[in-house]
Amino acid sequence: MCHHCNYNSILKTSELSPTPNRLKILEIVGNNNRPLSAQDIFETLSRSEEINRVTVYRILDLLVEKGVIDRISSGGRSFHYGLAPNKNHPSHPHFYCKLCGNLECLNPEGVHLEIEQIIRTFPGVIEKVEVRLDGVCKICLRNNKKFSNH
Amino acid sequence: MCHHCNYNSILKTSELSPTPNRLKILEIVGNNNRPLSAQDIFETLSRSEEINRVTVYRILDLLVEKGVIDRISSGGRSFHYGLAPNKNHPSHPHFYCKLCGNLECLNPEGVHLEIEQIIRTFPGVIEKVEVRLDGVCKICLRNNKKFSNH
DNA sequence: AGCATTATGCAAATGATTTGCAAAATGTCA
DNA sequence: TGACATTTTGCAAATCATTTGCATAATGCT
Ligand SMILES: [Mn+2]
Ligand SMILES: [Mn+2]
Ligand SMILES: [Zn+2]
Ligand SMILES: [Zn+2]
Repeated sequence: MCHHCNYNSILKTSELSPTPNRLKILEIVGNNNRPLSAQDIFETLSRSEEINRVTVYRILDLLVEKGVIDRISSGGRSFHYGLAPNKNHPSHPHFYCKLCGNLECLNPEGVHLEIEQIIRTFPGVIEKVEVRLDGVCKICLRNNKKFSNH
Repeated sequence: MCHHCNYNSILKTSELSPTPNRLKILEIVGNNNRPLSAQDIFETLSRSEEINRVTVYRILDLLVEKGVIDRISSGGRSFHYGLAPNKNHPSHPHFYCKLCGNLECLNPEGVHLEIEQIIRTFPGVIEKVEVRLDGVCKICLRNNKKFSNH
């Protein structure tokens, strides 16, 4: 969720012309407090615009390619998308609820990750680090007594 | 890769009868040095046995459900499977190569992860933590000069 | 306006996984 | 052992997310 970003200028500095669709998709991704699936984004956008699902996929691919957004794997079958980390938005872990399928952003303070050693010694190129916790979210926990223990 | 595990008894203590197919699939997963996709496992098994792909999926689901193996998300579209962490096999991060699609196990020493705070404060149930590094592996790096910088 | 480039839509294809249902294998017990 | 229940497997088809091919529309540039 960002109130500081000028999405228009982000697109321009990323070599992407700020077309209405790109701008709207970037806004949807950026103004949300959790990473959204392509389907989520398509549905949200469809409420106000006429747009094809494939266009959404293509724009998401573009934004990922240019490093504007991150493709985040959930514990399920679909990818989710969130703003790529930058000075305003530090990289942070996510939580995936296996019951409702929602992915939520976690506070970066809550998890400490040290990867210096691996970065020094790894013989390939490391471009991205993903930390994901899986389990049952607060809401599903309330609705599903059987998961309260264990 | 495990030389200490008795897969047969692992199955039994997990309330699963040790059928030949279950045993073979668990051996393939357990004796491999990286997490395999269902397709990998199916192909490996098919070299010696006649088995249906769906049976592989179903056995993998069972083993995941019983906590014998972990379903690990790659940076791509398919899940991979590896032995669930236990006393002999500590939990560890993985590396996904976006070019060849391979997933490899990383040394648990190379990455330090502290999640006590999130575990204390998170209002749901945390069952699993996944750390994945994405990029280009050593081999693809060698074959693909254009990735050597950047 | 004329022409090249880019963005979008639509239908169909693909890849991974899941489901439904029936047959085969295995277990139980009289 | 034979009858019956339960479990495991196979096969075909369905589902879901994503991608591709190709045609049209929109935009940018001279
Ligand atoms: Mn996030
Ligand atoms: Mn591993
Ligand atoms: Zn939930
Ligand atoms: Zn590779």
